[in-house]
Amino acid sequence: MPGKVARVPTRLSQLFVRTLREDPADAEVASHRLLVRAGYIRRQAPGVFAWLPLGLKVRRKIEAIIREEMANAGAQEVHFPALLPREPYEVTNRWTDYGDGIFRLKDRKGADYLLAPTHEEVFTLLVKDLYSSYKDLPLSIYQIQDKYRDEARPRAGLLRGREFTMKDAYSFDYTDAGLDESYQRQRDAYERIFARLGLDYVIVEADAGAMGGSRSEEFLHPTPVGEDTFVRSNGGYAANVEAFRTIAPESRSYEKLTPAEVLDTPNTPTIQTLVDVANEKHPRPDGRAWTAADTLKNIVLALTALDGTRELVVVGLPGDRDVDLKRAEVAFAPAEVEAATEADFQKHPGLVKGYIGPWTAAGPVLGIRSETGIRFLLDPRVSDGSGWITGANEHGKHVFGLVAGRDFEADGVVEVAEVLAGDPAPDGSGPVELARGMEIGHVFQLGRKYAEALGLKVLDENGKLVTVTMGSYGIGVTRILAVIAEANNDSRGLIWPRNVSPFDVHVVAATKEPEVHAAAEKLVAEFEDARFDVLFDDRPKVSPGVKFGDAELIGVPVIVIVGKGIAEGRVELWDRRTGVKTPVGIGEVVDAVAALA
RNA sequence: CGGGGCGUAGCUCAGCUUGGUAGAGCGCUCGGUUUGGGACCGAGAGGCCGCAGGUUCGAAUCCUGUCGCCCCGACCA
Repeated sequence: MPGKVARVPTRLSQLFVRTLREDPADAEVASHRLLVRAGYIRRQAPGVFAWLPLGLKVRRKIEAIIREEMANAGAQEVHFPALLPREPYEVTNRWTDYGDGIFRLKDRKGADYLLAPTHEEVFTLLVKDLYSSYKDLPLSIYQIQDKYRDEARPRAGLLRGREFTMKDAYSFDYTDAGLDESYQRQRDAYERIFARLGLDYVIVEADAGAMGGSRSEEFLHPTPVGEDTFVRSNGGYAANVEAFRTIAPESRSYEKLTPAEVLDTPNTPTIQTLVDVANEKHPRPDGRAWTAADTLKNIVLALTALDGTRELVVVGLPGDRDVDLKRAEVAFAPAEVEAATEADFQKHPGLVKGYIGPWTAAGPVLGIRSETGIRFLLDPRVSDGSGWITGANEHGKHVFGLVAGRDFEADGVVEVAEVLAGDPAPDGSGPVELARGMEIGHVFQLGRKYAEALGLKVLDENGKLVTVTMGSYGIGVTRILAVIAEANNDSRGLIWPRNVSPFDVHVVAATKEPEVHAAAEKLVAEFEDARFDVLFDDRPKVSPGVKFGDAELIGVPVIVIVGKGIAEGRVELWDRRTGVKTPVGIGEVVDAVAALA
C-alpha cells in the first residue's frame, strides 16, 4: 500500500486573495461583480483579466471535465501558439475579413502577426503537414487556448472579454458520413459536459453563414444577460433568430382581384398614421379594419461590401414588422448593413421617404429593371397573389390593393424581418416563443472550405486525391465559468455547483478559543486524509461575522463550522445553497460530507 | 462608431455649484479591549485630485484640449 500523500490544506490566512466588502464600481452583472469581489479575478485591461488562485482552481475544474469528455469523444489534445503569422489567414481571406476584430502586431522586421481569434487555419495546415492518407482519418484534435478578439465593446466581465479561453476542436474526415459521425461525437460530448457542469442549455440551429458549412448548432444557456435571441416551439424546434426561416404562404390566384388604386393619404409617413388614415378615409369594402399587417413597408438599407462599395437595397416586408439588423447582416453577409442615411436619399430623388413603393402607373420604381435600378427584395410573406397597401412614390399618396406578382415583381426574397412570438416554426411544430441566451458552445460542420483553401487532401482507397472535410467545435471555458457564476449566486455571494467548486469543503474555525482551533485543525486533517480538497479559514483574529461573510461570498457549497458546539463534540454542517445549518457530531462530519457527494 | 455617465487614498465615495492648498467609511500597521453574523478605543501609514495647457495672487474646484474607464446601442463566441 502506498503511503498517504502528504497534502496541505489551503489556509485562508495564507491564500492569495482579498475579498472586497463592496461591489466594484465597474462591474454590473452578477458574475463579474461577485468574481471580482470574492477574489477570483482582477481586471487588467478592458476585457482582460488576471486569474487569482481561486479563479484558477475553478477554471481547472471546468477544463478537467472538458478534457475528460474530449478523451471520451476520441479527441487528442494539442496546443498551438496564440501568436501566429499572417500567412495562413491570408490564404483564407480572414486576415482582411476579420477587419478590426483581431489584434494585429508586427515583429521587429515588420512582418505581420496576429493574436489568434480562432485556429482553423493552423490546425488544417498541421494535419496537412503530417497526414496524407485516408488511413490516418478520422482525426479529432483540440486545444484549450486563449483567444483574442478586439471587441468593439468588451462587457460584463468574463462574459465578453477580449482575451478568453476556449476549447476548440477540429475534426478531419474524408467522407461526408465521416464528418456527420465526428460532428455527432462532439455534439454528444458537449451534452455530457454541460450536464456535468449543471448548466441549462438549449441546442439551437445556427446560421451556417458565409462559411458555407452544412450544419451548425449553438448551445445556448437561457439567461436574460444573453446576447443571442433564439426561438423555440413546443414541438421541439429551436433556432437562433438569425437562422430562423419563414414559411412562405402559398401563391394565390389573382384573377378575381380588383385593380390597384392610388388614394390620398395625407400626412402618413409612418405605418401607424397610414393605418389610421386608411381606416378613416378608405375603409375596406367588407368592413374589416385595416391593420399594419395589410401594409407593405419598404425599408431602404445601405450595404457596404468588403471592398468598401456601397449599395442601396429596398426590402419590402409586412408593416407590422421591423427589420432585424442581425438577420439582415446574415442575409447580406459579408456586407455590412445599416439603415440608409439622409445622404443616401438625396442621391436617389426617386425614393420619396415615407411613401416608397415598387409601383407607379408609369412603371416600376424598384427592382433592377426599374428606373431607380435599386435592388428590391421581399419578405417571404409577400407571396404571389397577396394584396397590399403601399407607398405610391408620391407625398401623401398610397396605392391600395397592389398585388404581388401581378402589379410588381421583386429581385428576390430576403429574410430580414424580425421574428415575433407566435410565428409558426418552419418545421410545422407550432408557434414559437422568443428567449435570450448566452452562447456557450458551437458545433459546426465546416465542410471543405478550409481544406480546399489550404490544400488539405488525402489519398482515398482508390488512390484518388480527395479534399478533407472538417468540423469545428468550440466551447468557451472562461465564459462558461462566468455563466455558471451567473446562474449560481444569491445576494450574499457565489454558490458553486460541487463539480466546479474551488474546494470540496470550507472549514471555518468560528471562535478564537484554542480548543476550537485545535479541533478544526484535526478535522481538516481528517478531510485531507479522506481526499477532500479543503479550504480552511484559520485566521486567528478575524471575527466570526467576517468569516461567515467570506464563506458565503467565496461560495464553496459545503461549509463546516467548528465553534462553540465543540465542547459537546458537535460542529455544524452548513449548506451554502439552502442556508440550512445542521448540527453533526465531529466524528461523523467527514462521512456526512462524503455522503453529500 | 452613436448616446449617456465617471476619473479624488488599496476599495466605495464626499468635496467642485460659491477657487484659499485634501476628506469620510471600509481595508492596512501598532497597542489595548472584544469574540457565533461584517466589534470597539487610541495611535499611525497611505493621494502629482487621470494628463496637458490656460485664467488667477492662489485651481481638485473655473476654461480649453487630451487620455482613460463604465453603461446603453451598433458589432460580436
